Amino acid sequence: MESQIKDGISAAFQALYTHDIAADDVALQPTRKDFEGTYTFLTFPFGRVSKKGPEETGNELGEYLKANVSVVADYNTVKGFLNLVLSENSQVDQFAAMFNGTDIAASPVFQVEKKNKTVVVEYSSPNTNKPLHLGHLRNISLGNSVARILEASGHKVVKVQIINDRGIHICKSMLAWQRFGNGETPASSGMKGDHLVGKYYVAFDKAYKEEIADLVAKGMAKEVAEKEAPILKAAQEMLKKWEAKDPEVYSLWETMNSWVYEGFDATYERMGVDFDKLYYESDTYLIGRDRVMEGLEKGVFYKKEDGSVWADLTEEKLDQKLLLRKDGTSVYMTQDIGTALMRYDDYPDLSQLIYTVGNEQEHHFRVLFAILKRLGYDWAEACYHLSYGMVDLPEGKMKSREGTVVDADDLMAEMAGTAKERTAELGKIDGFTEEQALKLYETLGLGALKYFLLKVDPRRSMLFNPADSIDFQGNTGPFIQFAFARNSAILRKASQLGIDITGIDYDNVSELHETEKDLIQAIGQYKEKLNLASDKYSPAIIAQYVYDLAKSYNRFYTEVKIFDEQDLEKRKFHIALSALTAQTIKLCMGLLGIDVPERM
RNA sequence: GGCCCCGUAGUUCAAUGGAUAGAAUAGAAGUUUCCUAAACUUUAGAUGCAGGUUCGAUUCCUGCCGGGGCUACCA
Repeated sequence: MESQIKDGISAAFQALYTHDIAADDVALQPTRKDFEGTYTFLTFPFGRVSKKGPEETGNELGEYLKANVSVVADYNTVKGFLNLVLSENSQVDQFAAMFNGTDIAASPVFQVEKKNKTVVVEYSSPNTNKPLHLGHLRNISLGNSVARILEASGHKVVKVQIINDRGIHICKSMLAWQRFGNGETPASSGMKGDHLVGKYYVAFDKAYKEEIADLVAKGMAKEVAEKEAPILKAAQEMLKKWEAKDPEVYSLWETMNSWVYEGFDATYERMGVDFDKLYYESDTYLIGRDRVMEGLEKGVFYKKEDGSVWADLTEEKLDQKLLLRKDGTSVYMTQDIGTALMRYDDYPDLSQLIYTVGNEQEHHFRVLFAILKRLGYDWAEACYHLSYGMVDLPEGKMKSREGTVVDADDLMAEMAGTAKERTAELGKIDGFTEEQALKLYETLGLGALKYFLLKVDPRRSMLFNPADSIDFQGNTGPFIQFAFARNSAILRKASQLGIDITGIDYDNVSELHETEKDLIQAIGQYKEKLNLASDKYSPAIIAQYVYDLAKSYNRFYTEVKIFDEQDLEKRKFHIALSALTAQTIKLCMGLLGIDVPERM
């Protein structure tokens, strides 16, 4: 349909002005709601070609299209905007092409080309010393959604995370557990493993602060005390033992990490996300070190007098970056070099490596990509930092030290709890089994949460107001889920009445209501708007789209009153339109990683 | 200081350089014999400031003002 119009415009330029413009280069945009038409073509840029004013050019083109392109029923020109009105038949035809009664994803309209290269998407990537928080939830929702979108676009996708399982922060938790833990385990305490370990991380910090205060009271300068506190020294000592693989320390490290992983797994499962491969920093930091040494031999890096190794990136305006300390140990950057190289070894056909990491690390990734390029890896160009803004709270920033973090597990439980309250108030779960009801609360609570996090442009900082997020009205996940549930109800009803929507006689579907046209148009623009064929990945755009669709649907639902219709063909058509809407909603929500309930 | 990102209704978010800057929410007024009212309809309300580029600027450029981030031999 669209291509017919583009071809027509191309031909019109040739016929009217003997001007060549390729059909692919013709830019059409959806007509704004306040004007009549489906597609709009801008004539402003072509005054030079037509040697006429924009409005007259529009009229001439419109006249040509009306006469020569069958789907164009009429046109109107407002200034330089040529609005094309499509014939009603063509809209029904468009609908028939999209609707095959069963699965929209299988419809030829929505097919995308399979690509045979691999895209690696990294997300989540937590530290193993404390549980996940709200910031991780934004990261996880975003990364997982991007992975789903890329997969739907035909890419082979590998979801990975790098687990920051080594370093002084882990030793702090371990040390505190040794001193204050009395052998407490997740089983003995009933605590989730990651929360238990997080508790000892906090305990360390408390003890550390007390020691500093003591030392200061004894007359030591604060800066000195911060470095000399015995418990910190002990943690540093422990890190050395860990690096030397001291059996006792190493075994404690393995045990406590396993607790944390169990906890993380439970959180991931509740979030509905998973990973294809895990990378551990305890593996990658050594590889990074080796590769840096190779780079040093090749003269890509240089050594300072004290023995430390650096990359000189002044040419790239990124200054100098330390890669190995004078004692030969790795820094964060060294590990990330190792991780990147491991991934390339694991997936030599990778076409893109996406890092879902907060925007406070933009500088870090700029440096990392520059170093990879220096090392001679072409695929450094294929690395992409999917950067996102911080999640702020109404009271201000989240700070773990001040106890203002919103815990991921607590938040998910709270969302499901609110869904339960609201649902009970409305008496919506009559006839549900206990199990079905629990599943619904979970679907709604998590849908609300994920949608809230995804609808904002990733690069922006966003404000998370728990009260608003739990609002189940307006531009929210539950609103969209509700639109889906209503569609499903219509299909159930149709099925009860024995209406078979696969056999629609489209020729007998005459006049379309405005809201029906809106819906058909909205669904028809799906592919274009979501850009599945290109490599753009924006959950925010999908969220906006599916919300618009749900809204159109609800209006349709209210105005059309499907089952009042006497005409059977028209009734079938309406039901089919509902089915198509439902499938499109499900598909979009699937791209966001959000489940939709059949009933609610 | 230098570099990066962001400033849009009271609030939370939109807007490939295009039409009268869209939604949602809070406010005001309505809609239920009906297939799911967690819905729908109507109404009021915004581009930080000053220049520039052009047919046209929320968008691109410059300066200023305001907010955030980065600028570790922490991870």
